[in-house]
Amino acid sequence: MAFRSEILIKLDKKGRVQMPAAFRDELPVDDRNAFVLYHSPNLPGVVNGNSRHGFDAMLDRLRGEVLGPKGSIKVALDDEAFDPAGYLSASARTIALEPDGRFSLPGEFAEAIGVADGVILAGKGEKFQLWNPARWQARRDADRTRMAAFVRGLDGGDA
Amino acid sequence: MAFRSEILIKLDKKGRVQMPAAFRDELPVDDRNAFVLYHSPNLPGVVNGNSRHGFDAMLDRLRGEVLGPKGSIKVALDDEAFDPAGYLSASARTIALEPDGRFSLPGEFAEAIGVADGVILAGKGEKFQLWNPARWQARRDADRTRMAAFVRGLDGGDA
DNA sequence: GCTTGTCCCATGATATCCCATAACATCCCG
DNA sequence: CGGGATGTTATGGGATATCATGGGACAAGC
Repeated sequence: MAFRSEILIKLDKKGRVQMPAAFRDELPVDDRNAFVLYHSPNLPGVVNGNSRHGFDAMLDRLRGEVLGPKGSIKVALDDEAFDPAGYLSASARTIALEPDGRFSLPGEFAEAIGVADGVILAGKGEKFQLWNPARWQARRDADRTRMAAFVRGLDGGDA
Repeated sequence: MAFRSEILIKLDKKGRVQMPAAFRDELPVDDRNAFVLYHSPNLPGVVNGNSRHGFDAMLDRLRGEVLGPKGSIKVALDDEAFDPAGYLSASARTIALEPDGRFSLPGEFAEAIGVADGVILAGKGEKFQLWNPARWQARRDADRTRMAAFVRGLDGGDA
């Protein structure tokens, strides 16, 4: 399971978005009629997506690495402490996929992205992202420079 | 079973609350006409909710992990010792869901939340919570900052 | 009798289902 | 290997179901 490629998808006047076939094929075969969207935890305007299983696995990893094995019951009871997994759960929504592979983008996400006529669906490997096309373009251009610098810096490591 | 998303639900003048479809779908298929509400054990003003099965499972885990394997029989007999699971049971109530998915919020919970016209239903993964909208907003804003700091701190772990 | 809590009906908004189509990709068969 | 047949993808739109909400009717309980 690895989401790749970037695709520009139009929104119709009902607010529906076509899940690219390339992404749909990456969803677990036994759970292809729903997935999860959630707000980026630290980058406003970006919405992340993943399969239900992928999202849950991330939360489990989060809970497991941060707290010890005995932490689970504490997190379940302690409502006062900050719980990263709980925070993400509240910012997430399970999205049903129509039989033809479309889904209706909830208003809260459409607003967060600042979407008008289209959205960029960008594969990020373990997850994918929804971007405002213009903002994605800008981010991509910036990252191109950073990537080149990063690659240039790599040989310095063993030199 | 994982409760996600946050939804603002209005209370009508009868004190009824609509269980969001997203949450209803997470209840066990064989037990969808009732669930459990219970006061937060350590955060005043917050009410937790779960399926009957989910709530019972939490109590079992509590008894099992906190007390030893011999804990169950001891708890059954020892009325003098403090019993966390028993404490939670007393603060909990089984709530019936009407056929159309609504339930009437008992006065004790409405008072605890400090509810007026609406309540926030927030998914926390294994459970969900009822909040006063204004207090939820404040908590959410604080958590957003904490989340960003948390993410920032992650790469520092192996650096 | 009057409150309290179910049950049922009504409604606007939204979401979902289903059918349709144009562009493109893939397949197959001679 | 060419070209028609078939399938899939992304899009559009009408019909229908569901959701969240409001309110009346009825039975039970103090």
